[in-house]
Amino acid sequence: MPELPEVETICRHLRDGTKDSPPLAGQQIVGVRLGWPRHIVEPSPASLRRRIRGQAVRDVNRRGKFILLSLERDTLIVHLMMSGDLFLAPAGIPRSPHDHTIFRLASGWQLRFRDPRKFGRVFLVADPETVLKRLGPEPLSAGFQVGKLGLILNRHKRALKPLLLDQAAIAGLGNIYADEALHRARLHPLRGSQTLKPSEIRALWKGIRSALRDGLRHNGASIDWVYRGGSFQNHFRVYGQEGQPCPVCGTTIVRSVIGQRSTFTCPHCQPWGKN
DNA sequence: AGCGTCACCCGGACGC
DNA sequence: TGCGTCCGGGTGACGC
Repeated sequence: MPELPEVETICRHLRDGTKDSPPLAGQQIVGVRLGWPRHIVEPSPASLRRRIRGQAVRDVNRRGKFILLSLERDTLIVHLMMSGDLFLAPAGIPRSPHDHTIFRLASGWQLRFRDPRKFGRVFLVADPETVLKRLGPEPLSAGFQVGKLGLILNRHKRALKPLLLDQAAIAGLGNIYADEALHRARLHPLRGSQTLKPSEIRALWKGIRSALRDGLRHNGASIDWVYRGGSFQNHFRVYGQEGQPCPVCGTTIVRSVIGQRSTFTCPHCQPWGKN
Protein backbone atom coordinates (compact mmCIF):
# COMPACT_ATOMS: atom_id res chain seq x y z
CA MET A 1 0.00 0.00 0.00
CA PRO A 2 1.41 3.33 -0.94
CA GLU A 3 3.18 5.06 1.92
CA LEU A 4 5.47 8.07 1.84
CA PRO A 5 8.20 6.57 -0.41
CA GLU A 6 5.73 5.09 -2.88
CA VAL A 7 3.68 8.30 -3.06
CA GLU A 8 6.85 10.35 -3.46
CA THR A 9 8.00 8.06 -6.29
CA ILE A 10 4.67 8.49 -8.05
CA CYS A 11 4.93 12.27 -7.64
CA ARG A 12 8.43 12.32 -9.09
CA HIS A 13 7.31 10.32 -12.10
CA LEU A 14 4.43 12.72 -12.69
CA ARG A 15 6.54 15.81 -12.10
CA ASP A 16 9.60 14.82 -14.11
CA GLY A 17 8.04 12.44 -16.60
CA THR A 18 9.37 8.94 -17.32
CA LYS A 19 10.96 7.35 -20.35
CA ASP A 20 7.42 6.58 -21.50
CA SER A 21 5.52 9.70 -20.51
CA PRO A 22 5.98 13.49 -20.44
CA PRO A 23 6.02 15.70 -17.34
CA LEU A 24 2.59 16.65 -16.09
CA ALA A 25 3.36 20.31 -15.42
CA GLY A 26 1.96 22.63 -18.06
CA GLN A 27 -0.65 20.14 -19.26
CA GLN A 28 -4.18 21.41 -19.47
CA ILE A 29 -7.13 19.38 -18.21
CA VAL A 30 -9.93 19.40 -20.77
CA GLY A 31 -12.32 16.82 -19.37
CA VAL A 32 -12.94 14.23 -16.69
CA ARG A 33 -14.35 10.74 -16.61
CA LEU A 34 -15.82 9.86 -13.23
CA GLY A 35 -16.26 6.09 -13.28
CA TRP A 36 -16.68 5.84 -9.51
CA PRO A 37 -18.11 9.13 -8.25
CA ARG A 38 -17.69 8.08 -4.63
CA HIS A 39 -13.98 8.72 -5.10
CA ILE A 40 -14.81 12.42 -5.07
CA VAL A 41 -14.98 13.75 -1.53
CA GLU A 42 -15.46 17.39 -2.47
CA PRO A 43 -16.93 19.27 -4.22
CA SER A 44 -19.81 17.38 -5.83
CA PRO A 45 -18.81 15.37 -8.93
CA ALA A 46 -20.75 17.76 -11.16
CA SER A 47 -19.07 20.76 -9.58
CA LEU A 48 -15.61 19.20 -9.88
CA ARG A 49 -16.20 18.50 -13.56
CA ARG A 50 -17.20 22.11 -14.13
CA ARG A 51 -14.46 23.71 -12.06
CA ILE A 52 -11.51 21.68 -13.29
CA ARG A 53 -12.12 22.16 -17.00
CA GLY A 54 -9.49 24.31 -18.65
CA GLN A 55 -7.14 24.46 -15.69
CA ALA A 56 -3.49 23.59 -16.35
CA VAL A 57 -1.29 21.70 -13.92
CA ARG A 58 1.34 24.00 -12.44
CA ASP A 59 3.18 21.67 -10.10
CA VAL A 60 3.16 18.26 -8.44
CA ASN A 61 3.89 17.86 -4.75
CA ARG A 62 3.38 15.49 -1.86
CA ARG A 63 2.26 16.01 1.73
CA GLY A 64 2.16 12.89 3.86
CA LYS A 65 0.50 10.32 1.64
CA PHE A 66 -1.47 12.93 -0.32
CA ILE A 67 -0.58 13.87 -3.90
CA LEU A 68 -1.08 17.57 -4.59
CA LEU A 69 -1.60 18.77 -8.14
CA SER A 70 -1.46 22.55 -8.11
CA LEU A 71 -3.74 23.86 -10.82
CA GLU A 72 -4.21 27.43 -11.94
CA ARG A 73 -7.03 28.19 -9.52
CA ASP A 74 -7.48 25.07 -7.39
CA THR A 75 -5.52 22.16 -5.97
CA LEU A 76 -6.43 18.63 -7.00
CA ILE A 77 -5.61 16.32 -4.10
CA VAL A 78 -5.48 12.54 -4.45
CA HIS A 79 -5.09 9.98 -1.68
CA LEU A 80 -4.26 6.53 -3.05
CA MET A 81 -5.23 4.72 0.17
CA MET A 82 -4.16 1.10 -0.20
CA SER A 83 -4.53 0.17 -3.84
CA GLY A 84 -4.44 3.40 -5.82
CA ASP A 85 -2.07 4.44 -8.57
CA LEU A 86 -1.85 7.70 -10.49
CA PHE A 87 -0.08 7.80 -13.85
CA LEU A 88 -0.08 9.20 -17.37
CA ALA A 89 -1.25 7.07 -20.29
CA PRO A 90 -1.89 7.87 -23.96
CA ALA A 91 -5.58 8.22 -24.75
CA GLY A 92 -5.30 5.29 -27.17
CA ILE A 93 -4.46 2.75 -24.49
CA PRO A 94 -7.70 1.05 -23.38
CA ARG A 95 -8.47 1.73 -19.76
CA SER A 96 -8.37 -1.13 -17.32
CA PRO A 97 -11.58 -1.97 -15.44
CA HIS A 98 -10.02 -0.28 -12.40
CA ASP A 99 -9.15 3.02 -14.12
CA HIS A 100 -12.11 4.76 -12.53
CA THR A 101 -11.21 8.43 -12.63
CA ILE A 102 -9.57 9.80 -15.77
CA PHE A 103 -8.49 13.38 -16.43
CA ARG A 104 -8.23 14.06 -20.16
CA LEU A 105 -5.41 16.40 -21.13
CA ALA A 106 -5.19 18.73 -24.12
CA SER A 107 -2.03 16.93 -25.28
CA GLY A 108 -3.93 13.69 -25.81
CA TRP A 109 -2.45 12.12 -22.70
CA GLN A 110 -4.64 11.08 -19.79
CA LEU A 111 -4.00 11.24 -16.06
CA ARG A 112 -5.50 8.02 -14.76
CA PHE A 113 -6.46 7.13 -11.21
CA ARG A 114 -6.45 3.34 -11.00
CA ASP A 115 -7.87 1.95 -7.77
CA PRO A 116 -9.03 -1.69 -7.59
CA ARG A 117 -10.26 -1.41 -3.98
CA LYS A 118 -12.00 1.91 -4.60
CA PHE A 119 -10.86 3.30 -1.23
CA GLY A 120 -8.99 6.24 -2.74
CA ARG A 121 -10.10 9.83 -2.37
CA VAL A 122 -10.09 12.88 -4.60
CA PHE A 123 -10.52 16.51 -3.53
CA LEU A 124 -10.65 19.69 -5.57
CA VAL A 125 -10.21 22.64 -3.24
CA ALA A 126 -9.15 26.27 -3.39
CA ASP A 127 -7.06 25.92 -0.25
CA PRO A 128 -5.21 22.61 0.24
CA GLU A 129 -4.88 23.29 3.95
CA THR A 130 -8.54 22.47 4.44
CA VAL A 131 -7.61 18.86 3.62
CA LEU A 132 -4.09 18.77 5.06
CA LYS A 133 -4.46 20.76 8.27
CA ARG A 134 -4.54 17.73 10.54
CA LEU A 135 -1.29 16.21 9.30
CA GLY A 136 1.79 16.04 11.50
CA PRO A 137 5.29 17.01 10.33
CA GLU A 138 7.11 15.54 7.33
CA PRO A 139 9.61 13.02 8.74
CA LEU A 140 12.17 13.65 5.98
CA SER A 141 12.03 17.44 6.18
CA ALA A 142 14.97 19.43 7.52
CA GLY A 143 12.76 20.68 10.36
CA PHE A 144 12.14 17.18 11.69
CA GLN A 145 14.98 17.03 14.17
CA VAL A 146 15.40 14.56 17.03
CA GLY A 147 14.00 17.06 19.50
CA LYS A 148 10.84 17.36 17.47
CA LEU A 149 10.29 13.61 17.58
CA GLY A 150 10.96 13.71 21.32
CA LEU A 151 8.23 16.31 21.78
CA ILE A 152 5.76 14.20 19.80
CA LEU A 153 6.60 11.08 21.80
CA ASN A 154 6.23 12.88 25.11
CA ARG A 155 3.09 14.76 24.13
CA HIS A 156 1.29 11.44 23.80
CA LYS A 157 1.05 8.46 26.08
CA ARG A 158 0.62 5.71 23.55
CA ALA A 159 2.21 2.56 22.26
CA LEU A 160 4.85 3.42 19.64
CA LYS A 161 3.30 1.61 16.71
CA PRO A 162 -0.18 3.20 16.75
CA LEU A 163 1.51 6.55 17.34
CA LEU A 164 3.76 6.12 14.29
CA LEU A 165 0.70 5.23 12.21
CA ASP A 166 -1.20 8.32 13.37
CA GLN A 167 -0.96 10.79 10.49
CA ALA A 168 -1.69 13.66 12.88
CA ALA A 169 1.47 12.81 14.83
CA ILE A 170 3.85 12.15 11.90
CA ALA A 171 2.74 12.21 8.26
CA GLY A 172 3.57 9.46 5.78
CA LEU A 173 4.31 6.29 7.72
CA GLY A 174 2.15 3.22 7.13
CA ASN A 175 2.33 -0.35 8.32
CA ILE A 176 5.45 -1.30 6.36
CA TYR A 177 7.68 1.63 7.28
CA ALA A 178 6.47 1.74 10.89
CA ASP A 179 7.58 -1.88 11.40
CA GLU A 180 10.84 -1.35 9.52
CA ALA A 181 11.61 1.82 11.52
CA LEU A 182 10.94 0.12 14.87
CA HIS A 183 13.17 -2.81 13.96
CA ARG A 184 16.00 -0.49 12.93
CA ALA A 185 15.57 1.34 16.24
CA ARG A 186 15.50 -1.98 18.13
CA LEU A 187 12.29 -0.92 19.87
CA HIS A 188 9.23 -3.03 20.62
CA PRO A 189 6.07 -1.62 18.99
CA LEU A 190 4.20 -1.72 22.30
CA ARG A 191 6.73 0.42 24.16
CA GLY A 192 5.08 3.48 25.70
CA SER A 193 5.94 6.66 23.80
CA GLN A 194 6.89 8.41 27.06
CA THR A 195 9.26 5.68 28.27
CA LEU A 196 12.04 6.19 25.72
CA LYS A 197 15.51 7.22 26.84
CA PRO A 198 17.19 9.97 24.79
CA SER A 199 19.35 7.36 23.06
CA GLU A 200 16.22 5.43 22.09
CA ILE A 201 14.50 8.55 20.75
CA ARG A 202 17.53 9.17 18.59
CA ALA A 203 17.49 5.54 17.43
CA LEU A 204 13.83 5.83 16.48
CA TRP A 205 14.47 9.09 14.66
CA LYS A 206 17.26 7.46 12.69
CA GLY A 207 15.15 4.34 12.13
CA ILE A 208 12.26 6.32 10.68
CA ARG A 209 14.47 8.38 8.40
CA SER A 210 16.65 5.52 7.21
CA ALA A 211 13.71 3.21 6.50
CA LEU A 212 11.99 5.95 4.47
CA ARG A 213 15.22 6.90 2.68
CA ASP A 214 15.97 3.28 1.78
CA GLY A 215 12.42 2.94 0.51
CA LEU A 216 12.86 6.03 -1.64
CA ARG A 217 16.20 4.81 -2.94
CA HIS A 218 14.45 1.70 -4.26
CA ASN A 219 11.51 3.68 -5.67
CA GLY A 220 9.27 2.30 -2.95
CA ALA A 221 7.96 -1.21 -2.51
CA SER A 222 5.86 -3.15 -4.99
CA ILE A 223 3.50 -5.39 -3.07
CA ASP A 224 0.23 -7.13 -3.62
CA TRP A 225 -1.05 -6.69 -7.15
CA VAL A 226 -0.09 -3.03 -7.41
CA TYR A 227 3.19 -2.80 -9.27
CA ARG A 228 4.91 0.51 -9.70
CA GLY A 229 8.42 -0.62 -10.43
CA GLY A 230 9.79 -0.27 -6.90
CA SER A 231 12.02 -2.91 -5.36
CA PHE A 232 12.11 -2.13 -1.64
CA GLN A 233 10.03 -5.26 -0.98
CA ASN A 234 13.29 -7.17 -1.54
CA HIS A 235 14.91 -5.32 1.34
CA PHE A 236 12.29 -5.69 4.08
CA ARG A 237 13.97 -6.68 7.35
CA VAL A 238 10.80 -7.68 9.22
CA TYR A 239 7.64 -6.66 7.34
CA GLY A 240 5.97 -9.76 5.91
CA GLN A 241 8.93 -11.88 7.02
CA GLU A 242 7.13 -14.11 9.54
CA GLY A 243 9.12 -17.33 9.97
CA GLN A 244 12.20 -15.90 8.25
CA PRO A 245 15.45 -15.19 10.08
CA CYS A 246 16.15 -11.66 11.27
CA PRO A 247 18.85 -10.23 8.97
CA VAL A 248 20.63 -8.81 12.02
CA CYS A 249 20.67 -11.73 14.46
CA GLY A 250 19.03 -14.71 12.76
CA THR A 251 16.17 -15.04 15.26
CA THR A 252 12.86 -16.02 13.66
CA ILE A 253 10.62 -13.05 12.89
CA VAL A 254 7.19 -13.23 14.50
CA ARG A 255 3.85 -11.73 13.52
CA SER A 256 1.42 -10.26 16.03
CA VAL A 257 -1.53 -7.91 15.89
CA ILE A 258 -1.23 -4.45 17.44
CA GLY A 259 -3.97 -1.90 17.04
CA GLN A 260 -5.69 -4.22 14.54
CA ARG A 261 -2.59 -4.11 12.34
CA SER A 262 -0.28 -6.95 11.39
CA THR A 263 3.00 -6.28 13.12
CA PHE A 264 6.32 -7.97 12.44
CA THR A 265 9.13 -7.95 14.96
CA CYS A 266 12.37 -9.70 15.86
CA PRO A 267 11.93 -11.00 19.43
CA HIS A 268 15.67 -10.73 20.06
CA CYS A 269 16.36 -7.28 18.59
CA GLN A 270 13.10 -5.80 19.89
CA PRO A 271 12.61 -7.35 23.32
CA TRP A 272 9.45 -6.63 25.25
CA GLY A 273 11.06 -6.34 28.66
CA LYS A 274 10.39 -3.92 31.44
CA ASN A 275 9.65 -0.33 30.32
C1' DA B 1 -9.15 15.10 26.66
C1' DG B 2 -7.02 11.48 24.96
C1' DC B 3 -6.66 6.85 24.15
C1' DG B 4 -8.14 2.04 22.49
C1' DT B 5 -11.41 -0.61 19.94
C1' DC B 6 -14.47 -1.52 16.39
C1' DA B 7 -17.13 -1.06 12.03
C1' DC B 8 -17.05 0.54 7.58
C1' DC B 9 -15.72 0.76 2.73
C1' DC B 10 -13.94 -2.99 -1.45
C1' DG B 11 -12.21 -6.82 -4.12
C1' DG B 12 -8.24 -10.09 -4.67
C1' DA B 13 -6.16 -14.04 -2.47
C1' DC B 14 -6.64 -18.04 -0.19
C1' DG B 15 -8.54 -22.12 2.30
C1' DC B 16 -11.84 -25.52 2.38
C1' DT C 1 -16.66 -24.11 -8.89
C1' DG C 2 -18.02 -21.51 -5.18
C1' DC C 3 -18.43 -19.89 -0.86
C1' DG C 4 -16.56 -17.67 3.45
C1' DT C 5 -12.84 -15.26 5.55
C1' DC C 6 -8.99 -12.23 5.83
C1' DC C 7 -6.58 -7.97 4.88
C1' DG C 8 -5.79 -2.92 5.13
C1' DG C 9 -5.77 3.40 5.52
C1' DG C 10 -8.36 6.58 7.28
C1' DT C 11 -12.47 8.17 9.58
C1' DG C 12 -16.02 8.34 12.81
C1' DA C 13 -18.71 6.30 16.71
C1' DC C 14 -18.37 4.77 21.15
C1' DG C 15 -16.69 3.65 25.81
C1' DC C 16 -13.43 4.19 29.39
